[in-house]
Amino acid sequence: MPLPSSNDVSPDQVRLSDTESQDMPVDSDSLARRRVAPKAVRRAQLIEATITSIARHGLSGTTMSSVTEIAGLSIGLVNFHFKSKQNLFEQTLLQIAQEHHDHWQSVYRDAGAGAAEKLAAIVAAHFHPSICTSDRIAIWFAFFGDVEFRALYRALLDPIDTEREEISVALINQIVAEGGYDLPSARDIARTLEALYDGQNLNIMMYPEAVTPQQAQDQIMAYLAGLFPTHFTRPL
Amino acid sequence: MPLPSSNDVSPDQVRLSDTESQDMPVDSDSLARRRVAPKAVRRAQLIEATITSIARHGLSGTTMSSVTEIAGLSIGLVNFHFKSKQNLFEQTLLQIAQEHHDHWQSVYRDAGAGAAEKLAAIVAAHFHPSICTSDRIAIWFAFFGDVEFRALYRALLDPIDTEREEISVALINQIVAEGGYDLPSARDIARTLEALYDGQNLNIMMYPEAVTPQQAQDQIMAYLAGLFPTHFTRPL
DNA sequence: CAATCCATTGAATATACATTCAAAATCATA
DNA sequence: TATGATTTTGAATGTATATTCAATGGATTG
Repeated sequence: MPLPSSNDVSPDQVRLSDTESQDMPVDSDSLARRRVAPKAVRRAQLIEATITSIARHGLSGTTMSSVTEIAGLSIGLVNFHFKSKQNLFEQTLLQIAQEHHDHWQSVYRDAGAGAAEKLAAIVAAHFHPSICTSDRIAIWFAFFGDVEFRALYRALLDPIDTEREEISVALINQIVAEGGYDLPSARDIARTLEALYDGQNLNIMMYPEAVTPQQAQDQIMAYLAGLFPTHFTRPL
Repeated sequence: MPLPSSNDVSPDQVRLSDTESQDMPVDSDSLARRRVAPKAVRRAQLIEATITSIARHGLSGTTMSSVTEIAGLSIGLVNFHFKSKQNLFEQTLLQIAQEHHDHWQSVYRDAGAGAAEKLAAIVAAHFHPSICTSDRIAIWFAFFGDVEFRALYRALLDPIDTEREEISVALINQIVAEGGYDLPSARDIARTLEALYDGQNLNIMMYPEAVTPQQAQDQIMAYLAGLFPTHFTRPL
C-alpha cells in the first residue's frame, strides 16, 4: 500500500505524477491500465480475470496464461501477487463468498422490521442482479464440482450458510407463532429453502433461456405463500 | 461380441476354456480379472473406474493413469477402447444418465395407478440408494461445474428432464383437478420440484453428515403434503 | 499344431502448463 | 538527478500427462 504523496491524497488512493493528477481521472480502471499499479489493484484485477476465465473455460480450462491474458498482464505477475495457482483460486472463492455475505447482510439489515419482510429480503438477496449472474453462479458450481475445492468451500461458507439458516429458522418460528400455522419444523422449512436457492441457481445456470432469476424468486415466494398465507401473497 | 462356443453358452456370455468352465464362476468380476476380456466388459470396467476416480480426485484430477490404475489395467487400454479421454468422459456421463433414466422409468411404471402415487414414486426415485450415492452425485456436479461438459450434459439430459417434467405437470394437473386445489400453475410446481431434487442432492453431497437421502425425500414429501393435503400426508 | 486375429502392454513422444528468475521498467526518496 | 526499492516482463525449466505404437500375449480357427 503506497504512502500518501506530497499531493496529499487519501491513503486508499494512489500517488499521481503531477501531470496525471491534472488531466486524468483516477478510477480503478485507469489505475489497472498503467504499467505499474498498487498491489490491491492488481490483485483485484487478477481475481476478476480468474472469475471470467473460470466462467468461460471452466476450472480445469483456466490456466495462468488464460487469466493473465484476460487481465492483459504478463504471466509472471500471478506468481508475484499470489504465490501459486492454488492460492489464486482460493482467494477468488474467498472474494465471491465475501461479496455474497456482504450483500446478503446489508439487504437483510435494510429490510422492514417484520419477520416476513426479513425473510422475503433473504430470498430476494439470492436473486439480486449483483449476485445472480451467470458468471458468478458458474463459479459456485465449478468449485462445488471439484473435490479439491469442496473442503475449502465448506470452510469458507459453512459459517455464512449456518448463520443464514439460523436466522431463517428464527424468522420462520416467529411467523408461525404470529399466524398459528400447523407446519413442519422451522428447521425443515429452512433447509427446504436452502435447497431451493441452490436448485434454482442451478436451473438458472443450466437453462438461462427457460429460467430467469425473477421466475426463480417468484417460485420460492409462491412456496412461502403456500406455507404462510396470512403473511405472504402469491406473486403474479 | 464373442460367438457362442461349443459349450453352448448364451450369446452374452463369453467362451470359457474347458478347465475354467468346470471350476470357476463366471461373473463379470472374474471376467474383468482375466488378462483378456471382451470389449463390453473392459468398457464397463473402465467407466466404473472413471466414476470412482472423478468422485475421488475430481474431473481435473482424473488422468488416464488414475483411471487405469483403479481399473488395474495398463494405460494403453483406454485409448484402445475409447479413442480419447474426452470420449471416455462422455461415455461415462452417458452411462450415468442412462442408469438414471432407466431407474426412474421403471420406478414410475411400477408405481400404483393414482396420480399421487406416481408422483411420489418419481420423488422417491431421486433418492433411491442405487441412484443417490455420494460417488454418483459427485459426478453430476463435476460435470455441471465444468463448462466444457455443460453442453454435453444438456444434450444428454434435456430429453430426460423434459420428459419427467411433462409427466410431472400432467400428474399435478390431475391431482389439482381431483382435489379442487387453488394453487400456482402445475408447471411452476413441477419446476420447484426439479429445483428441490437438485438442491437436496447438492446438500447430500456437501453435508452428508447433516442431510441424508431419506431426510431430503421427507422434506420434499412435506412440500407436496402442504400443497395437496388431501393426497399426501406429512411424513414423520 | 500353425496361423491368424484381437486384446494388452508400457516405453517413447509430444504437448501443455505451473513455476522460476534474471533482467528491465517504473517509482520513491534524498 | 542518482540510488535503491518495487513492480513487471517473458524466456527458460521442469513436470505432468494425453496419445502413439511396436512388440507381446492369448484366444480362435482350421
